[in-house]
Amino acid sequence: MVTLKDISKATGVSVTQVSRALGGHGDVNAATREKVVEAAARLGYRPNAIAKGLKTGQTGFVAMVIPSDIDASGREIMFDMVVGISQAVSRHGLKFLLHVVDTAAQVPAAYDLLFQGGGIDGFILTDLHEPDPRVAYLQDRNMPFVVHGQYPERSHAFVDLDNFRVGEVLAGWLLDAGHRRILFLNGHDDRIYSSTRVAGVQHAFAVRGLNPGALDVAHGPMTRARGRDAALERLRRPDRPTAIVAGNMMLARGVWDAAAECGLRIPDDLSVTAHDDVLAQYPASGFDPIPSVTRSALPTAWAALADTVSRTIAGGEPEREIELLVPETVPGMSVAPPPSDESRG
Amino acid sequence: MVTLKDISKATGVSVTQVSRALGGHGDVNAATREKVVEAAARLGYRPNAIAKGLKTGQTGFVAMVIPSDIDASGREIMFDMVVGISQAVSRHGLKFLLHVVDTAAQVPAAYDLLFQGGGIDGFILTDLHEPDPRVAYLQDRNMPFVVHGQYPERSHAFVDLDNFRVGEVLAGWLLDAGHRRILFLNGHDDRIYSSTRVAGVQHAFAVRGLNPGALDVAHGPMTRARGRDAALERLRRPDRPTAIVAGNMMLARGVWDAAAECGLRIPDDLSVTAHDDVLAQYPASGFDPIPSVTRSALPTAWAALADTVSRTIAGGEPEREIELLVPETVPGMSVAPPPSDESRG
DNA sequence: TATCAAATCCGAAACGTTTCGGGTAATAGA
DNA sequence: TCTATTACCCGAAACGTTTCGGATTTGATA
Repeated sequence: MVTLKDISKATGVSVTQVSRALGGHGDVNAATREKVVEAAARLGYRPNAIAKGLKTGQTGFVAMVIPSDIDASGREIMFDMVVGISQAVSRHGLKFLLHVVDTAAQVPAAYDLLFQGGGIDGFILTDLHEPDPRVAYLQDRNMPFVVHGQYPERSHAFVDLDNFRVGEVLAGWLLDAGHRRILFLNGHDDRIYSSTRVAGVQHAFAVRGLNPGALDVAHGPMTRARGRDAALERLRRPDRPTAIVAGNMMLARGVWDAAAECGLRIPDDLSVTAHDDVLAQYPASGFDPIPSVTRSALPTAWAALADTVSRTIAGGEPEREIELLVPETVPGMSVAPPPSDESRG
Repeated sequence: MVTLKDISKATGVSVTQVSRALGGHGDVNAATREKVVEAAARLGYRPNAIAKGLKTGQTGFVAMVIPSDIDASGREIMFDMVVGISQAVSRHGLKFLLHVVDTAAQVPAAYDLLFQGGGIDGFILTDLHEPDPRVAYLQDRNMPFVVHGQYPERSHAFVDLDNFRVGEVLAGWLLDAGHRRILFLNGHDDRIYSSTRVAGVQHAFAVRGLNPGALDVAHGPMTRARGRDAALERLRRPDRPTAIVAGNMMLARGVWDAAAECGLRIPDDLSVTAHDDVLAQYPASGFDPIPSVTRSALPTAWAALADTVSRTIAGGEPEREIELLVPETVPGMSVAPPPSDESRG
């Protein structure tokens, strides 16, 4: 292994100056710097990450701890997320560490293990629950972390989609077309994004002077099968909803399935809006008609997450490092006025 | 952060002895050790992983580099693999590092980046191709690594399923029942396990004095859809196979689909054997009739991988650290003699 | 009592880096 | 000529750990 000392010997420049030259600090003559850089390249020098870490207290590792007992709907996208975040983090010259524990209860202990050993610069958290002990735990111990999602207090660094706006837009389209009996196929009820979206939907009712009494929110896993089942159950009722908001494209696909089974045409008999995460697994193509969606690429969020974690580690103030992503609104052909016999109901 | 020096001050024992006492070395009085251990616990001492790493040259990090451009069938199980390996590695007190690069071509550069920085003790490789540049690359540079799968030379540490035996058993059952026209639904043709299984199947023919001329090997992704399509195409030929070997349970499911579509009963009209990886995603339940399988839990292989990497890092000789897992053979009800009108064909 | 071995201990160096606190030489200004 | 400033440089300390080599104490033996 070639060290600074080797370069020092080879060039006759002191270790101090070699370090400065390579580190890009001032205080070193241009000619000297060039000589050092050349020698480093020639000898194949690579800085020793451990030694640097010992001195600076930073290792360039960003960790994410996940429990292995997540449910199937979480698994589906978890791999894309892990891959996406890992890639984004790599692009910042940081290294991504995935630590898997058996159950969610073991997560905090894993934070201790990784952080106190001194090997980790910061953590990334996703899939916030309500309440979620992880945030307070990390804040109490002064460990740097960034969250995908947010706590209402916003006292931590985070990146999040504007879920309030998602709910507002998706419901707004339907309300403006005249729908009142609306079904909202949402995610798990203990997820913060779920309740935020509900708030957005309710706000859409409120600003139009409408009572959201006829809003039916169905919480659960965001899968095609659940979307179909939940939609089917409602569509078979006499006072069936005339419109459905689907939380993601898989739920939307389930809605299309259910409509087909009931013989309902979209949008003539049933209007649908949905949120599109732009994931390869959840393609927005192949729908007929083209759905009206809010769109925000999850990979964009992951990249933003990496930006934020990089800045936070570098010493940014956590409360300042926040980013709220605004979804695109992409009207399609899946919204129409409610069928006349229904709108009177 | 509490260090050895703090414990030294608190106990009046030298840093040297504190280190030895905690490290479990001899050369330290029982009473002293007890005093030190007590103080360490009381002060909440946690060894600094970076400092230890600087001195010992080991960090406890095991890395896996994967390209993000793997195909869909690979993705399906990749997450389970990553989780399984990460968990297994954690249990050995090692930490798992996942590094994602864009394309397979960038993998070796990532090895350099991670290893030369001095932060990584060893690598885990999976999904071996033929040829695979990674093995030679790592061997040339003397980086410790363990492979899930094996190169024929066996000059490296590895854990692998005995795929030869898998092919031998699955084909043997069918041959012994009298089948001759056999379709083997295999994995991608550039994967080493695929060719090893083919060799096993051919060996099953050979030991019975049979010519494997009527063996039809179909290579491709190991998905349900591909299993169905490939099986269907063959089953509709006049000289259709009377038996099928499925490389995993998803392919098997596709075969069941195809048989149903063709109106063929299993095992009366069509015999099937398969290999079961015992993955939650690829359940072996819900088949009628119960298939005859070779069975080897992939999670077991991942655990063995962690054992092996742990020993290799600790200084084991790579060539010695090998483990060939023997599959269980679990006969079911999916094999019968070929239908009489077919067996003459 | 002198000698030796075993048990126990400790100082100091080392791992490779960064950085603090000067130091020297050249130049500019008085 | 003297002083102040600038540009460049270097030694040494420090991060927290492990470990080499030797020192000290103890107890037994001659």
